[in-house]
Amino acid sequence: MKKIELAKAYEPQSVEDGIYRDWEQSGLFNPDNLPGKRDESFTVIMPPPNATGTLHIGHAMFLTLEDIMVRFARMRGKAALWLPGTDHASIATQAKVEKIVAKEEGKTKYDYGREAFIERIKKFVGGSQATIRRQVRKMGASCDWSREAYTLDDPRSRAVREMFVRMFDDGLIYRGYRIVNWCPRCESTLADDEVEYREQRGRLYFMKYGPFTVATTRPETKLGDTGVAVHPEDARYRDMIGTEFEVDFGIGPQRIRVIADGSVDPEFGSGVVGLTPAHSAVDFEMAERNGLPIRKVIGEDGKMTALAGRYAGMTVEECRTRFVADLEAKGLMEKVEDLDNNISVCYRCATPIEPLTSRQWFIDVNRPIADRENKSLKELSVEAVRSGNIRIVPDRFEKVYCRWMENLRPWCISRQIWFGHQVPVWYCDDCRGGLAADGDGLEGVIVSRDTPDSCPKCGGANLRRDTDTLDTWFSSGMWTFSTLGWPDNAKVGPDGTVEKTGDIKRFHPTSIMETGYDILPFWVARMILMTTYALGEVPFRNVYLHGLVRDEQGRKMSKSLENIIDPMDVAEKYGTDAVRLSLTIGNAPGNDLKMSEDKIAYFRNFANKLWNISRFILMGGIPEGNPARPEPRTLADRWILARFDETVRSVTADLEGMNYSRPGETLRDFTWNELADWYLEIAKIEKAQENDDNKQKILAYLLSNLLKLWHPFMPFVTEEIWRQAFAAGPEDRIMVAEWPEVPAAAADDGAVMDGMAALREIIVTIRNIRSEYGVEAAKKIGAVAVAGDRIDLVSRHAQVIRGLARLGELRVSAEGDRPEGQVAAAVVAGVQLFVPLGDLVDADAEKERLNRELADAEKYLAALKGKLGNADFVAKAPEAVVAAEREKLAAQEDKIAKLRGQVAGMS
RNA sequence: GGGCGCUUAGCUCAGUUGGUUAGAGCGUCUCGUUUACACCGAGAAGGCCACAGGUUCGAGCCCUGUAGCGCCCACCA
Repeated sequence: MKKIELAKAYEPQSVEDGIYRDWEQSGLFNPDNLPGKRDESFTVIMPPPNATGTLHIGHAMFLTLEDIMVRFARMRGKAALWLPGTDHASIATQAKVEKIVAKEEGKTKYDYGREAFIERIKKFVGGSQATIRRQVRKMGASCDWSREAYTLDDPRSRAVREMFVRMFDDGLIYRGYRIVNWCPRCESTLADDEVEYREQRGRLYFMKYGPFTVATTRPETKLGDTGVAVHPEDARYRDMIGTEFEVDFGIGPQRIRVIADGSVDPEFGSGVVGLTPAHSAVDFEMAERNGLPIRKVIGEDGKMTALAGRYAGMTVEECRTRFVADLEAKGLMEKVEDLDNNISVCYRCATPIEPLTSRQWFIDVNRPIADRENKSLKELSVEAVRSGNIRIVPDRFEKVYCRWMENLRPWCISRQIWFGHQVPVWYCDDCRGGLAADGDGLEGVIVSRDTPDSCPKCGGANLRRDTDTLDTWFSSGMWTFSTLGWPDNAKVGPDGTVEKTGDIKRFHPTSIMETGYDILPFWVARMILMTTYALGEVPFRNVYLHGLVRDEQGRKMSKSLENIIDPMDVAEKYGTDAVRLSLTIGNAPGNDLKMSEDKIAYFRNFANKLWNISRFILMGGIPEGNPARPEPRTLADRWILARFDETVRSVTADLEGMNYSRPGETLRDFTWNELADWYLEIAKIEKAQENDDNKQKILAYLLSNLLKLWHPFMPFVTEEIWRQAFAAGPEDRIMVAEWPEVPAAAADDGAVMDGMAALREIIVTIRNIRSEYGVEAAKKIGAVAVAGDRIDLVSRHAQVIRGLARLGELRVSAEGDRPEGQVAAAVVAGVQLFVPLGDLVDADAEKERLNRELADAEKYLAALKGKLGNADFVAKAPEAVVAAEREKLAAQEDKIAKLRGQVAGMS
């Protein structure tokens, strides 16, 4: 036996960094270096944090959850890979640097110029990445840094170009003139889901409009109208459907066709909608269906175009003011009403979105793909989830996903942002004479993996590269496989099948994608779409969605509310393990989590409790080497081992089922409420009665394996205790220890549980009596137990009862041994307890207390009798349930009889 | 407008196919330095499980409806 003395309290600050360094240097984060065969792989690709600065508590949460998954898999003998990385997040990062440059240098991106500004962004990103790497390490994340990736590094850029070319060749990427969301501040398009809506007090203008009156919130767009829509059943206008007329808003005549559409609400406004195909998504679609021409009056610069005649060159706001005034002057404005409505704004800079038609690159989500059984991207993506090939947790998000996917419109992938993957597209000036303003078709367009020297068609050398960059989600959509060596590790055969090699073969599809429910459509959906296309398989088997971290009152954390909890601050203050537990326990998938510093402090206390449990056990001495499973000797031994086994089974099953909160609770309850509060206290007494090391062997076994169970949750404190106590040498780390295996539940476990429960009840009851009569804690009193059938149990554990209930003497008899004088009495688990307390006991009060208990027991008895007297219950309920009720009835009758005896003895 | 979720102790939440007298942590109150731990220990109080019906021998759990709260999607020109 070796005795070890741990420090009096756990000090995370002094050990965490060193432990992480050791883990990292061991190379064991890389599955290639793990010992053993490891046939089965387990892969998590880290959702790459945006390289826009620092990590927040939400990142700390996902790092914790993913680390639990990976550490568990690693300990269970799997080739566990957790691949880290960062995202260039084009719009977000560029916007951030624009802000910094404006504030610190008073410059705009134009002052820099495109090349120099991109360099400036790269510098900023480099700093962010360094910070992020440091922070990820601080959280204890056991990710494989040797495989770290960045969505904009060279391998990923190659993959993106490859994907673009392949999709273009398959006709899935096309160039089209369609309506897009345009952010005038970012000077770029946005995807539909990058648009947010804000409530706004607006106005509804009723203007004279040829033969109609049209209501609009944006009068200036009427300059771009080419039609009006009415409800097909609207009697007022039915006869006019299909007719054309001209209006003149002061810029010359506009030809307007009347069309019918069921979506028009006859009750709203005048029941006539002016159609502006170029500046409203809904109108655009109606125009497409009815062949209306497009008339673009607002340009990408946010100013009115030449088609707006005298208003050309004005900003939208100026134009509105002038136009409204002009209409009023001409008596064409009927009335103006107040109206609350939603306006769309950019999700990055909150600038109002200007919908407009533009020539952009799109992904066609509806086009059948020959190599994929003629299914479209949309169909493939829906099928991946519907078929069960991907499981989403919690499952209610499957519906959200499917609905979103089914309603997907053409995905606009080109952005006019500078920072990002430039589209691999060149235009040949010789073939086409350059890219005509709004020309159609693809003449003169070259799509290529590498930079072409000359035009493949005409040999001309006057090539210009398209300046557009790709939607940031295009590259992050490829994240699960671009990080594993795509395209080199996935050769496509002539029939479209994919032959996987290297890391893709070994680690793809990945096991779990753990991410926030808020980016289910943004990201998860895109990954499924891109992966089913590129690899013909799903990107991941499971999606685990976490919620948002909120403050104590359930509010979002924000700078303005000053309620931000910085994960680095609290990790430093309370220890990383405490922060991790506070983010795990009580955290249900798909639900938001309320966080507070008090909660973290509570888990700091718990880490210290575990430390002190270890300290106590190790002080008593542990056997050399890995503690084997010892033979239980006493009831308590049997009980704690059975409880431990059950804990192992339950924690293992939960972790396998992607439940991370409950195993934390299970472990905390076992560690604190059973091991520390009961078994350790009993062990102190029983150890003195045994003349060998059996107790310490049991304790060592329990501790070493309990540390393993805790390790995925609290990697640092468990590794530190392991290192000081159980490690065979510096290379022996709990991180790669084998996950505990325990025998199945034994047949006599029930009896063990029952005996232990009785023992605990007896002790608690005596403690209760002491407390009730205000007996000083230090004072040893005597007690008598009339134990009946329990005589064996009670007499064998007399020492334990005396110790834990602080009794001087405990007299045990089978029956009829009531002490003289004033006694407090109780019946528990079939045992009568008498505690002679002399003058402390008021006989009347005691009698009343017993009578109250008697009344409760009788009430319960009546309920049981009622239940068992119900013929339907006895006939229809399962036998075991009925038998259990009968047992309860018998126990209750016994208790009542004994209580009556005690009451009688009082007088 | 459409969809989803929630409502259990003062607070945060468990409660897995319906079956002990509904649990835990925090907080509150009482007592306590028993040599692992005051970042601790012992004990206590505290709940018509939102409401109303229904199914069932039996409902916190299943079904229907109502109310309140929250979220997502669509979006009215």
